[in-house]
Amino acid sequence: MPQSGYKQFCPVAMAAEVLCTRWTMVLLRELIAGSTRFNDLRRGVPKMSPTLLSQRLKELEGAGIVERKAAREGNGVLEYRLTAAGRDLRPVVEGFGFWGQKWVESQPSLNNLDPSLLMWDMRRNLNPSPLPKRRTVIQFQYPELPASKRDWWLVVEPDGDVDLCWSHPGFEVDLYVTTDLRTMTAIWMGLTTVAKERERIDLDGNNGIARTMQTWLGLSPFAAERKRVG
Amino acid sequence: MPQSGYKQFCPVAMAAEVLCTRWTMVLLRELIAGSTRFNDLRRGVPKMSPTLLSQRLKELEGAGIVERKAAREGNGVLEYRLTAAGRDLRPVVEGFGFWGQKWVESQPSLNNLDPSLLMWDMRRNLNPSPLPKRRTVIQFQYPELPASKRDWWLVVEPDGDVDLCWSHPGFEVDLYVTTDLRTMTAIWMGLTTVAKERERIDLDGNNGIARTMQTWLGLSPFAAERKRVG
DNA sequence: CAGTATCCTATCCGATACTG
DNA sequence: CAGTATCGGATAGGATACTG
Repeated sequence: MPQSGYKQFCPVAMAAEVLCTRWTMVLLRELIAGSTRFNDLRRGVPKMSPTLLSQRLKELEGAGIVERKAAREGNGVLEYRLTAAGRDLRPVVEGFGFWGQKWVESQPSLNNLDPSLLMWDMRRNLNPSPLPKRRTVIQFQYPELPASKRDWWLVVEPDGDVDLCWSHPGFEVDLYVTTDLRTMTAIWMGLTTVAKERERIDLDGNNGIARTMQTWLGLSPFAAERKRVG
Repeated sequence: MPQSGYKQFCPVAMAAEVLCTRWTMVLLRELIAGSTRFNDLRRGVPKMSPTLLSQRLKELEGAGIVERKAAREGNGVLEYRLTAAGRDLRPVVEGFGFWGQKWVESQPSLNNLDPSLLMWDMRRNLNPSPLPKRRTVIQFQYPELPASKRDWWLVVEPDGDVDLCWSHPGFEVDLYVTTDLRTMTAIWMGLTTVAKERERIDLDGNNGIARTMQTWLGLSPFAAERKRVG
C-alpha cells in the first residue's frame, strides 16, 4: 500500500492498516480455516506469489497475529499458527465472507474458476459421516479442462481424514462425478444444488453415495448466506 | 491496489476486493457514523485527498454500497447515503474497530494526533443529557498547539444539537477545558479517564459541568473494548 | 461548497529463477 | 519442502491547483 499508514488514531484505521493490504484477508481466511504450513497456505491462496506470502506472514507475525514455530514432529519444519489476536479475527473474516456472499455479484468471480482451489476447499469441508465406514474414493472429472487439471480424487479414510490427489491413488473408485467446473463451483458456493443441476452432472458408481452427494459434499462456510444481488 | 482483483471465487476475496483498498474502511466508518456530505466526509478522513475521496465514493456507488442523490433541501447539493448493502457493513466495520482497539498497540497512533479530527468525533458522540437544559458552550484549549489549532468550541443547543466551532461563537463560555491533545485523545479513546488524568487537565468554569465531564463527553464507539496489548 | 484535472513518484507487487 | 533474491512495471494515490 503506497505511503502506507493512515496516521489516524481511530481503531478502524489502526486495524485497516494491518488487515487491508493486498491478499491479507484472503490469507487470514486460509489460516483460520486451519492451514499451517507454507505450501498448504500457497494452495489456499494460489495466485499469491511466494515472495509476497512470505512477506505477509512476517508482517502478520510482527503484528502479533501469527506465530511461527517448528512443528513438533517433522524435521524442523515451520508452522504458522494464529495467536489469540489472530483467532480473534475469525468473526471479522467471517463478516467479510458473509457480506461478500450476500452482496457481491458472483457472476464475475464465477469466471475465475480454479479446480485446484475448489478441490482443496472441498477436501477441507467434506462431511464423511454419510459415507460408508470404509475407505471411499470419489473421482471428479472436468472434461472441459486440459488433461493436467481434469481429474481429481478425494480419498476419504475410515477415520474421516480426507486426502486430495491429482493422480490416481490406486484404490478402486466408488463414484465418478463428471460435470463442468462452473457448475461444481456454484454448488459448492451454495448458489445452487446438486438436485437443481442434476442434468449437468453425471454420477456413475455407488448409488447410495451418489444419492447423498449433497450431504457429504461439504459446502463453503458461507453457503448458507442468501445472495441478495445478481 | 496494483493489478487489482484477486480472481478468486471465495466470498472473502470478493468482499476484500471492494473493501480493502486504501482508505475505504476508514471512509465507511465515517459514512456509517452518519456523515453524508462531501466536506463532512473530508473532515472525518482529513488525510485523504479530495481526488481519492471522490474516486472511492464512485467505486462504492458502483459496488452498490453508497448512493448519491440531491439533498431534499438545499440547492442541488449532493448527499451520499448508504444502501442496504452499505448499512449491512456496520458490523464489519465495527468488527475492525473493536479488534483494533483490543489488539493494536495505540502508542504509535497516539503520535498521530489531529485536534480537528478529535473534536469532530467528540462533537458527534457528545451526550447532552447531563448538561443544563440551555445552550452550553465548552471551550477546549490545547496550549501546545499553534494558534490556528489551539482553540475549539463545542456549542450544545437545548435540543441536543452540537456544533463545533474553531473561532469564538460569541456566546458565553460555560467551561474551559485546558489540556494537551494526547491526553484528551487518550481519554476519548477510552485508554484512560478524566479522573485518572485529573492533574493534566485544567477545568475552569461551571463546577457542575466540570464534575460530570466524563459523562457528557461522549467516547469513541470502541472505547468499551479493553486493550490487550501495550 | 463540491468536487476535477493534472502530474509525478513511491511502492507495491507479479514473474521468474534460485537456494539450503 | 520451504522459502529467498532480484527485477522491472503498473498503478495507486499524494500534492497542488483549479473550476462551476
